[in-house]
Amino acid sequence: MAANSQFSMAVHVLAMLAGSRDENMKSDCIAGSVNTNPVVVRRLLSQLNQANLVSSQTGANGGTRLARCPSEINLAEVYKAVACGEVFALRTASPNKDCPVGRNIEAVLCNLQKEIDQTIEEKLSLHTLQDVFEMVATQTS
Amino acid sequence: MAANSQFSMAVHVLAMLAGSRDENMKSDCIAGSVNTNPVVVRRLLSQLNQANLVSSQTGANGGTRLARCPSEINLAEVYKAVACGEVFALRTASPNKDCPVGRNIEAVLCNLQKEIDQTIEEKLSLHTLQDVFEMVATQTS
DNA sequence: TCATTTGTAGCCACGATGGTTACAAAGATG
DNA sequence: CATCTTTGTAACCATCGTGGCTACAAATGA
Repeated sequence: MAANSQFSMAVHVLAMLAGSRDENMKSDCIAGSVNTNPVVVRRLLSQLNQANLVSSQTGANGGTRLARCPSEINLAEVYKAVACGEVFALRTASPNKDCPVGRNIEAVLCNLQKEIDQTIEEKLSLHTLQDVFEMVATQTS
Repeated sequence: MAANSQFSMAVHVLAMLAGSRDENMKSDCIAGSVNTNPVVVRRLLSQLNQANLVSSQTGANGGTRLARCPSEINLAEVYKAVACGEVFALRTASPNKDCPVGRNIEAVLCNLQKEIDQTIEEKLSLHTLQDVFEMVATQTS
C-alpha cells in the first residue's frame, strides 16, 4: 500500500453525495460511511471543492452537495482533483550525469510518465459518477 | 512522492544492462549511475531476477546481465516485476456496511482498479527495453 | 587460500498519511 | 442578539513505507 487511497475515498464520498442530490450532507455522516474521521473527509471535500465538483456551506444546516449532475462528472476529473497524478515516481536523487544512461534517462522516464498518465485519464473519463452510483445501487450483495 | 520510484530505477538499471550485453555489471557500478547504494540496487535486481529479466552471479567477476535480448523485454513485464501494481489504493479501513454505498463501493472500486491496471500494462507493453535504450542513446542533450 | 561479489538481514532516518483535538468563522433559528 | 450547528484549517502525533547503511555468510574465480 502506498498510493492514493484519496481517490478511492473521493469516489466513495461522491457516490454518497450523488444519492442525496436534494439536501446537504454533513461531513459527520459521510465519515460514518467511509469509516474515518470527519476532519479527514472535510480535507478531501476541500480539494473536491477547489475542483468545482462539490460545494459546501458552513453554519447550521450546512454541509456539502454535488456542484453538478452526477452524469456530468467523470472519474478523470476526480482523479485530477485528488491524485498526485503519478503512476510511478521519478527518483528524488538525480542520476549521475557522467554516465550516458544517467544523463538521459530522466527525460525518457518523464515522457513515459506523461504518456501513462494521459492513458489513465482517458480511461477514467469513460466512467461517470452516475455510472458508479448505479453500480453501487444495483449491486446484488 | 509516494508511489514506485522502484519502476523508474528498474528501467534505469535495465537500460544500463542493455548497454553492456556481453559482460556482467557490478551493483557498485550501477549504483554509481543511479546515485544510490549498491544494496538498494541488489534488492531491486533480486526482484528482477525472480521475474526472469536478469541473471546474476556471485563471486569474483560476478555481477548481473540481462536474461534476454532487450528487444524481448517490454516495460509491462518490468512494471509487474517491481510495482505493487496499483494506481490507486483501496482504503485499509473497510467502509460501513450499514450504508448502502459503503456496502458496495469496495467491489466497484476493485473492478475499476483492475481495469486501470490492465490499461497501464497494455500501454507499457508497447515499449521494449530496446526502445528505451535507443532513446537514451540518441538523446541530444 | 584469498580477494571479490552477490544475497539478505537488521537497523535507522525521513517523509507521507491519517487520526485527533482545537478553535475561528459562517450561518440558521428563535 | 444569543445560541447552536457546521465547515475550514491549523497543529500535533502515531504509523508506515522507503531508502540508505553496515555487516556478514555464501559463492566463485584466481
